[in-house]
Amino acid sequence: MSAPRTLDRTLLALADPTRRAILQRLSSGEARVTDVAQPFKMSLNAVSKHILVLERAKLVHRRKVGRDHFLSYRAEPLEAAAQWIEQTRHFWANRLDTLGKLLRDEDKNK
Amino acid sequence: MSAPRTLDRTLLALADPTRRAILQRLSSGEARVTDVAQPFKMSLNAVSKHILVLERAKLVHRRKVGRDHFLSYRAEPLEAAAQWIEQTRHFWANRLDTLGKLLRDEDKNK
DNA sequence: TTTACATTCAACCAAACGGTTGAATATATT
DNA sequence: AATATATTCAACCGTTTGGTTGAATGTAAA
Repeated sequence: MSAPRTLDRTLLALADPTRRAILQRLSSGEARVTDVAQPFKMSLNAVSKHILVLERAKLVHRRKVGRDHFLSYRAEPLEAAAQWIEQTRHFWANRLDTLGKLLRDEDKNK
Repeated sequence: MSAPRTLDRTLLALADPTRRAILQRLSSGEARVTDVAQPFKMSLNAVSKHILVLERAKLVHRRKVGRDHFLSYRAEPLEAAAQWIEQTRHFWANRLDTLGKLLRDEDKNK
């Protein structure tokens, strides 16, 4: 199905506090690159690079209007990541349940 | 509470297919480093490094018995990551709901 | 005690990350 | 036409990543 690279990119993009803060910032609607960068101590260029990483992961969409680039949040990749994590969690929950059961059964047979 | 570094490390550790495969492998119980490395095409040393990353993220625990190191999966970091993602998803779901409502209200007032 | 095995450590490498500064490009404004 | 603004591109730098090979360490087995 989905190339694992997609999940790689999503998780990698989320594994940075600056980028998570950028996503947070976009909750109050679209914002231009400069506006997004404003609260951060780093240079505009640095923020621009972070935005590229978020774009590559499709967590952010860019709409160009003249010289302004309006950025907005896209939910799909986070949904997909959540799905993977939930799957894995349930998988493990079952695994651990089974192991627990096996251990209890072993105990009984002593 | 938890330093954001923890979440960073967890997501970073998960953002690699080899490391996700290692976690998968550990579902059938504890395994030694050599056993974990066996299915991969890369060198044992490379896998050893991946294990270090998983350990740093506390997704894997190491139990040394003589020359063997037994690795096992730890659920907590994935739980924490899942929690963060769920929070963020709900946050965004509400945000988008609100925006939708605002747009509908605007329409009515036309 | 020699030999085999399990694992890490150390050094190296190429590529990516996260940041900087300075120049280029494209669009607005005057 | 000149100037200011928004953004990226390009080059650079130090650190990290993901891999390699070879040596060192610690433990088990002959």
